[in-house]
Amino acid sequence: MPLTLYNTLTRRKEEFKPLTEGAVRMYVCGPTVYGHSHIGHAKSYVSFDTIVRYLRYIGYKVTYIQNITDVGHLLGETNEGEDRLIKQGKLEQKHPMQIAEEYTKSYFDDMDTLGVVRPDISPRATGHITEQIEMVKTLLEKGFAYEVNGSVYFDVSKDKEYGKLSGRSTEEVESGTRVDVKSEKRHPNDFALWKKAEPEHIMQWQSPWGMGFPGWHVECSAMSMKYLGETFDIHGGGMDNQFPHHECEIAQSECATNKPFVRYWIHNNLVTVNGQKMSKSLGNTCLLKDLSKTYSPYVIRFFILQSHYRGTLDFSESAIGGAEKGLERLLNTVREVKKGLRLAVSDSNSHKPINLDEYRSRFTDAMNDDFNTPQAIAVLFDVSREVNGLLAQGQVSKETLTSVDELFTELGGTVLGIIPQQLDENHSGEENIEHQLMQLIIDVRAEARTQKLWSLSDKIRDGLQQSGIALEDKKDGATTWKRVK
RNA sequence: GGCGCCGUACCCAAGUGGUAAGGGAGAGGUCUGCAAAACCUUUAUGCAGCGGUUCGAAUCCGCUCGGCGCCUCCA
Repeated sequence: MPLTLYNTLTRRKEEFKPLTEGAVRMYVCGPTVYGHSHIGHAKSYVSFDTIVRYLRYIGYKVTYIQNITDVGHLLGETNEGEDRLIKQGKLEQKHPMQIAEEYTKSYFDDMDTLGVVRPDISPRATGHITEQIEMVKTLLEKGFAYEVNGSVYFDVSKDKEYGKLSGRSTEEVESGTRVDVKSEKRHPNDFALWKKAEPEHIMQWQSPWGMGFPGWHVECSAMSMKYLGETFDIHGGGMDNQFPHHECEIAQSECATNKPFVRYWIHNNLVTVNGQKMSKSLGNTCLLKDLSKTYSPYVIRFFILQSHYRGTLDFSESAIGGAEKGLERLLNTVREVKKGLRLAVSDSNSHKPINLDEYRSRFTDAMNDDFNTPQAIAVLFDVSREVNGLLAQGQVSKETLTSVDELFTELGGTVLGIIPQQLDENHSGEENIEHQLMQLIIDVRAEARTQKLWSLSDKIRDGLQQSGIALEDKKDGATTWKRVK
């Protein structure tokens, strides 16, 4: 099955064919850095990260660009709204650039924790003012924009195709838009390319139209085309950005170049919390820094990838708790496989083979079908069940274990990022003091058990449980330990 | 008001024309001093409801009910 993906532009699943054979040029709208990242950011960027990882896994050379918005993203009505970073700066009594710096770092910290592979380029809007001005000049020259009192607006009426992404006609948009009587725009749906800055506005640059700052939409067009060319393969972002942000990007880009802007538009759906939309105004945002106090980043990733990127993800304690147990089940198998690899002395004569190629192809079929990660994960659980069964019967050879380990590392680790490279094993780092102490405790308890001092051995086990360490007595008499929450 | 999405077991969640994946929770069993883990068995004659198309529908069409999103800041 060839790779197919749902293209918002055509509202269909389409076979993916990049412009250049073997290479993919991809752009995803990054965060506006004025606050810490929340579970919604995680869903978005983990989803796109998994897409990038998978594209690379199947052999594409991917150039992945994700911007950092540090200027021009206004609150509320485009004309009156305050710049988010300036507002946050006033709140924290810091320069907007300091806000940008701090929250950019915070964003990357959170994403690194989640195992999100860094984009190849993370361009900042403030670092590309020249490119944005050039684009606005082009649009003015071609007659798609007009200047009013030091600000430049895109003239939506000049673009016949405006609305093709979100499926709205300009009339429809107009009827639903609050009309600002004081607006200097010719039409309510025209949008700002360049805004005149009042003298007290901290973020402003010299332009042909006087001191000002770029509109929010223009940064993505200018920066994506600078690094990926006038037409590129994939543009992604959250569904909430489909309109107006992406619609405006298409309009200004295609009018400026007279070429198709993007071939495949991918939009990921949003996170709800207990069935309700998560938003700043409702105050139910769930910050990653808080969430990761309770859950491992792998659990968060697993939780996200267990639902499809185009579906909403409902966050609740019970849902992520269930995910935590599910992932633990998968990781248990991986641990057992690694342990079996270390202990297996020679190949058993009675071992049963596993058809790993079939699992592999089921996995890629799932991923090729619009990145169906829930189904891909289900395949890993199927592998897990079969392997567990064979391990329990001792019917698995070292070669098979090696292949199974590779499969988990590749599909669960490299592609999905839900299986850690270094599993927390009691055999790793045998030189460290923690391991030595644990071994001592286990030995003492074993002695107690030999003497059938059950209350003493249970006291040790219960005590360790309280401290977040679980003991498991295996059939062969050995006792293993692992951390639990 | 306009545009769009969704409704699958106790919960989460795939499947979009060929007879219901996977995970959690529950029940029974194997193993164990007891646990835990693991394994086996089990839990939707049915996919919001009602009609229609079809040899055949959760899947396509129509209507009804219910939930949600965008249009205004958000990934």
